[in-house]
Amino acid sequence: MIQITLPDGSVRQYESGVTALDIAKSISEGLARNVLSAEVNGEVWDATRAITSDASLKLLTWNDDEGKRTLWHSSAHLLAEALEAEFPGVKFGIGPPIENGFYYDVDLGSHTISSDDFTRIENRMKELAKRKSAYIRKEVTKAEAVAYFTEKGDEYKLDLLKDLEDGTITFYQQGDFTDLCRGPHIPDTERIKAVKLMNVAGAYWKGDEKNKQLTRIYGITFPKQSELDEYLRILEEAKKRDHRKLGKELELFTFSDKVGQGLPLWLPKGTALRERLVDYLKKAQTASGYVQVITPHIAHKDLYVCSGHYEKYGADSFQPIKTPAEGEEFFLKPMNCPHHCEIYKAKPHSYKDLPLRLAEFGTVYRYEQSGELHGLTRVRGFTQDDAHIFCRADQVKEEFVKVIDLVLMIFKALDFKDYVAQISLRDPENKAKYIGSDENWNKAEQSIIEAAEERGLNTVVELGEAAFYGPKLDFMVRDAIGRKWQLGTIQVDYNLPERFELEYTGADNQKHRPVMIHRAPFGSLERFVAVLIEHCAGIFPLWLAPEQAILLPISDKYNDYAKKVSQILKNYDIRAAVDERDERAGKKIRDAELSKIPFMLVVGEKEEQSGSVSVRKHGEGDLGSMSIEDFAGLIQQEISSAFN
RNA sequence: GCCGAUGUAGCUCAGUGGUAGAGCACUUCCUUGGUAAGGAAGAGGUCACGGGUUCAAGUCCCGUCAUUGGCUCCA
Repeated sequence: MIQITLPDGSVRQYESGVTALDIAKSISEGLARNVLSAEVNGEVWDATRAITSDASLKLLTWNDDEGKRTLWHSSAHLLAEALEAEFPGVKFGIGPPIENGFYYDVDLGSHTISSDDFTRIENRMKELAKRKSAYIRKEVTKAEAVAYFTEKGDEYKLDLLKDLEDGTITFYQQGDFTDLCRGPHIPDTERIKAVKLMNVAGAYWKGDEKNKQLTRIYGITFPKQSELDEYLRILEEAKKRDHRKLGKELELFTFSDKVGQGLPLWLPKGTALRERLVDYLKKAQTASGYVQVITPHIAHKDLYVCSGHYEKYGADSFQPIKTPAEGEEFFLKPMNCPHHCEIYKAKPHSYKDLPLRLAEFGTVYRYEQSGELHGLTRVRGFTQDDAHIFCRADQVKEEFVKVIDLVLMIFKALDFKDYVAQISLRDPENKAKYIGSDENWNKAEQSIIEAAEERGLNTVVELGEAAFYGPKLDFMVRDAIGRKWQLGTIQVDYNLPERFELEYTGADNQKHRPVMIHRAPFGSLERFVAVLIEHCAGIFPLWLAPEQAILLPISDKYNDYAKKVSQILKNYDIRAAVDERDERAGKKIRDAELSKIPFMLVVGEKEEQSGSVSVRKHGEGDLGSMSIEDFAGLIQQEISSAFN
């Protein structure tokens, strides 16, 4: 008999050789039907694999991320089985689960596949799934594995086998399909109830562009049809929220071929929105002890040679600007940090001056690869809400706490409720690749962890994800429909202070090197606005909306009254436009609703006589009439509630 | 940068070798209106750009540029 410890701490006795599925059955049939895989002593196993010694066990279902991954990994095998049936001779690369579903890289030889073939393949997958074929794990020797794939003629699997050690190789078989695979897999194909192939794309074998390009087929599966329906609904919703579409519809920004790709043009309404974000953050930063600076858009090559960026990125950047002087070169500013270092150096510093917090809404230019450009989220010219904090090592923690507070305040004002702080630390196995002393790194890493803890952040720690110049903390935010975005970032830097030989005089009258902290709560205004648009589906918080209200006169007889009201509202700092078009009220309301203007104020004879407005709220409808003062109060109240 | 798809009016799109279209937006006129589209007329195009095939090209072919789905990248 062996002892199995369940997550609740209870211990049960089973015969050696029992499987997770057997154990699930012994608890309840319903649980057994939902089990996809199992965590055995912390390692994910097939639910059908025999357990032969005492173990801790967690049954994994669709509600566990690892359970989902198991289903999707098995679905990739099911896709492969279907492809083999539809396209005999197809060769297979790799087929892993991903964040949403799975893919399989395949070589279809002379065949081409397009989304038109998807229905046929999906149907085949569903038909194969219904057969309830078990996923059977088989340990094989390397020689057997090589023999199998040599006979099958699958050079990609043979390539994979080269890197595997004998004794660790397993095959998985379901139905007629056998694959080289570490596993684990679900018990049988019948657990896959809903299948959807999403798209097809090219992908290089092993991600190397020198290798052959394979066809990557993306799909997703679910244990219930209703889950697939919900997933597709969210995808539709995401399309409706696409910031590129809304940016055009709401007249926020545009692009022009003549101006150049990746160079956004901010339209008046988008600019109004952006300026408001800037003002908001500027005020908050001033209150937190930042000072604003301004630096030019170009800088001498020597600056970037000193910072090291010239060596690293010079060849892949916008190329130098030449001057009439022989050999003189300037570069477009790709980041603000070196400039701020020079500002730091403009005068000597005492330990008493620190921290020095230099902030700049600095526009930078980076020559991103053309294929990377995407709406406002990836552009070639953008403005960072940048600041560099120069401080003593013993101040790092306190500064982190303050920046975290700043970021959290922004998240609150913009209604981002679901976020995780990702702390990226050194790879402890490979400390040599990082610059800076061991002591400083330890201190900084500890400071970040403590700061996050102090503010009660939900954190994940990633070892080896730190930049070579310092550890960092990034905020990963989930938007209103569950998608993840990386927004605010805080990074420690030991590199630039070294390269620029930054110093301060300590209490000991000795020269010391300050620590530099880069931080950008928005990241960049472009990217942040994009995420904000998608988060709120273009319905901005009232304080940010480019137009907060629009006056809708019933006929042109009341245009003058409408203009008068809009003036009065301006005195209350309320942004109100007037729709003076010769259109009926119904039409004006419809257009205002479509432009997502928060408040519509219908005015006609009644309102003019009583000095009131008839208020309609976007998405909610008629609120009845009220005095102009009451309406102003309503707006001010709604705005202040966003900040408390 | 690489592979695939796409590019027609300001916007959304139809047009598959034979005279360039629709809806919305815009302009003018009629209408003077009450909570999601009043009516009529008008204007608007080098069919991304450049080459080619053809009696004839928005349509077929090649190249370039841009957009886009991926890959790779992101100081």
